Amino acid sequence: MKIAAETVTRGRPREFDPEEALSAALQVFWTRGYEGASLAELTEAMGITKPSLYACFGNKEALFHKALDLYERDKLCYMRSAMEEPTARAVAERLLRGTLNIQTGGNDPRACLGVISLVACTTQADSIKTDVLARRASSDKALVERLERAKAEGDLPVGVEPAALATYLFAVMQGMGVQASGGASVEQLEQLVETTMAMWPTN
Amino acid sequence: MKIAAETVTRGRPREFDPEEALSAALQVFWTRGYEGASLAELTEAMGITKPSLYACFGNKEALFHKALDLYERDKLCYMRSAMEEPTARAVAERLLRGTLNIQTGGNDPRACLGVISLVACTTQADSIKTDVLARRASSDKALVERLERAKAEGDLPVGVEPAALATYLFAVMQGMGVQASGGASVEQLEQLVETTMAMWPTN
DNA sequence: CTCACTATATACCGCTCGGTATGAAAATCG
DNA sequence: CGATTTTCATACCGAGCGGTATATAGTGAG
Repeated sequence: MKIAAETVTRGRPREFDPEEALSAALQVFWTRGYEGASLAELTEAMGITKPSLYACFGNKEALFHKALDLYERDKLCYMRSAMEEPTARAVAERLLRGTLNIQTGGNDPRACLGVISLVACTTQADSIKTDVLARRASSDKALVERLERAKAEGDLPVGVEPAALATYLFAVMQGMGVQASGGASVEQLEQLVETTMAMWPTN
Repeated sequence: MKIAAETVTRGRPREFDPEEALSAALQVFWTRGYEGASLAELTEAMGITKPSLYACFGNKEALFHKALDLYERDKLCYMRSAMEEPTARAVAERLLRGTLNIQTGGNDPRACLGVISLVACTTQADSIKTDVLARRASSDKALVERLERAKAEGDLPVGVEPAALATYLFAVMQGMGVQASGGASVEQLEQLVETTMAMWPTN
């Protein structure tokens, strides 16, 4: 029950901000993928040495999970807020535009970190793949539930299955990430959003 | 001008079939990606030793390009034949079903080799990424031209841009690959094809 | 058979990887 | 002031990477 004891500083204080360092690590993982990001590149971007990294974050794998937390918290918050849109069509558009925003926010377009991790990690993908899949299953569940509500409200055509529509929407978002990784321009990605919305069923 | 001289066998003959070995290498690259496939795993799957690999195929990078050739020749032939369908809608459906077939053909669903290579290769992606992008640009060009013909024939609604529609279709196919990599079932992928076709504009 | 030539098998190379042992530096507590 | 505790900097570790040198084995030509 000694919670306040953690605030007492004893010994030499660390010279870096863990949140800033984690944010820098996230950028490296996002551009290189989990296996493609080397400890040398990570520590250089974070501005710390390897022992500091291991003392503060555990190891490379634990660092990645924490970076994934940060990514979900900072970059994927639009997913939750999109569910609050009044119509299914508005939900879809917010999802697509949110995806577009995070993919074109940096210097050059890149896919979602989850997509990169999922497709790229092959050798020791065990823990990473499981983590990413669990997070995505959670997002998928939320979208399906939102679309089921939409269907109950008569917001979707009768023939459309909410689960199938959710899978379709995620596929488009992930495909947009692949296009972004392949060097597609911002204009092309915006056009992709508009084309998808033009395809959306009108009830 | 001594072409026939190549048929003369001199020295010890090789004990393996290069095409079979290349096919085995393709499987490894397809599951592991370019950087994730190690020489040890490649040589074991190919049933040859490293010096034989280097003598026959050059190096790992050259082997990958040859494997990509084989992949395009064997697995992506449906792309060319899909263009011969009479209507744009039929072209799209053939493309989607062809993608579904190659992704669910093996033991477990996996994304297109091009997608894997594009998203995964980050460190020395130079030659590999360029190669994959060039091949994809060629496919994209063919599809755009086919859809332009469809538009000229009145086979598409007036508001639909062929280039945008092609980008959209590729995005869905690539998204399907990501879903496959993420452990989606064959039924889910089939449902994705049907949902996409249900979205297709009716003229 | 000998020679020229090519493929095989083994051992090895330099390098980078993720991770760590060690010792010095910097802070608080008594 | 020591004593203690924690962080930082450097050098290092074993393992695996892509790639190769070397020597041996198997073939056709003369």
